Amino acid sequence: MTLKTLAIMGCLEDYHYITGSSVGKKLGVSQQVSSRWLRELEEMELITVVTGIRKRGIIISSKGEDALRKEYMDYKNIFSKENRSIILEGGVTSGFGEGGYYIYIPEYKEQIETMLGYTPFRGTLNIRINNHYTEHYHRLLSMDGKKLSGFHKNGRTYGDVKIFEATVNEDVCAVLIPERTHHDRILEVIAPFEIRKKYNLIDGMNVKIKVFI
Amino acid sequence: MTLKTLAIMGCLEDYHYITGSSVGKKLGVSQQVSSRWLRELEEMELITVVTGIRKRGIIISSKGEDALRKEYMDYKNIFSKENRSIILEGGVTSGFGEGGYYIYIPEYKEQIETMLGYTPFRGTLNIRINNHYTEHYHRLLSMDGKKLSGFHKNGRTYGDVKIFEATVNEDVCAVLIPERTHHDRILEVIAPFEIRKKYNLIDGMNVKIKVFI
DNA sequence: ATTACTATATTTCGAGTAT
DNA sequence: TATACTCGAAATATAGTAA
Repeated sequence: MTLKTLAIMGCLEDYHYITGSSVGKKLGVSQQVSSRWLRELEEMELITVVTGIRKRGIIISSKGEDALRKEYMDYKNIFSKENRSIILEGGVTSGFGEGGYYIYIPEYKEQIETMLGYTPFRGTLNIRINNHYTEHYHRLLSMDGKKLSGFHKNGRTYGDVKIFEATVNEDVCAVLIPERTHHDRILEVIAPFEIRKKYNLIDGMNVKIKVFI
Repeated sequence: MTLKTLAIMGCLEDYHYITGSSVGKKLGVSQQVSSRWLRELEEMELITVVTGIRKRGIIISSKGEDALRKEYMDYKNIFSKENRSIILEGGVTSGFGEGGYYIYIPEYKEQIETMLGYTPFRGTLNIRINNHYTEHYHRLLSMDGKKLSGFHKNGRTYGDVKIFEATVNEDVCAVLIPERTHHDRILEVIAPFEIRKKYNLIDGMNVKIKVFI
């Protein structure tokens, strides 16, 4: 609520000099409370504060913008239910994304096989989402999908992972999204075949994925 | 928050039979609390509840839908206002940045004139982006803009250059960003007039640029 | 199985006030 | 003038449990 108010006041675009009591007035709380809320937003790294002599310059960080955008996407999804799929486009990229190892871990792999009804090829295709599809990507992040349940093993925690059925060039595949992703705009795609080989993909080539939601 | 969750669960379209604990689980609170919240929503006439034997059928009222839509519009305004420009601030600096020579090269100059509709002053203003605006700078780097096409000449390769329309103190100008920049945080600004002279700028003085994306 | 009351625990608020 | 601390008051959450 506070963050949204700051955004409406223009803190997404640029630094704004804002006092605790002015935000408090807008939010209907006291100066003490709104000052504390601002401090908490700063501790959560949702805003960046530049301390001046008498005023504080406040700007919403990219993490804060993500949080707002997530909220925005929730509402957008609510009011546009008709779209059953989200299309994403991006360039093939090498190396593991944050979660490229899922299909190597038996506990995940079994769940994947049960959900999708096939054994995925042992390797994921990583796609760096194009700028034009950023909004689609964020919309996808905000969707509820089927979920691979997390677990503990060898003292490590493996979190929940969302899984969406999808297609590449009409071929069935699936997209994996860790619940607590860093939003690094890398999409992990798995399929019952080796996508890279079937379409002779090399790094940088563009691929379109249609994700069913 | 509760109302939004109900909407996501589908209560906008039709009655859904929902228990306090299922909503509580989604919201991360106890059954007692979410049951109370549902009651409060009903008292506020934001939802309509049909009491059954074991479950309650819940649908969001038109008053509730209005409330959600108002929230949606807040976010929509935030992002449709914000997404059109990026503000950058930095100190005027002398010497050529990596690409300060563009407007001296006829092949680029012609394209610039066609795209902007004016003849730029023969000289660029270089701005060293302040630390506080690093994030904005990187955001700009990642944007797709209009593009000056690269070419070959005298055995040399001249790369693509992105160009963005912008303003300095409400005066029209433009920002040039080579596709393969070293990201040295120097912004190259051109305008139909001599910016330095018009604003009596000397090295180190701060300038704010509003870039349209 | 679900709702909701009661008692208790926890969190949050804001006036007063120092910095 | 603005921020932020202290502390009693008020609001809110949860466990246990009755309906």
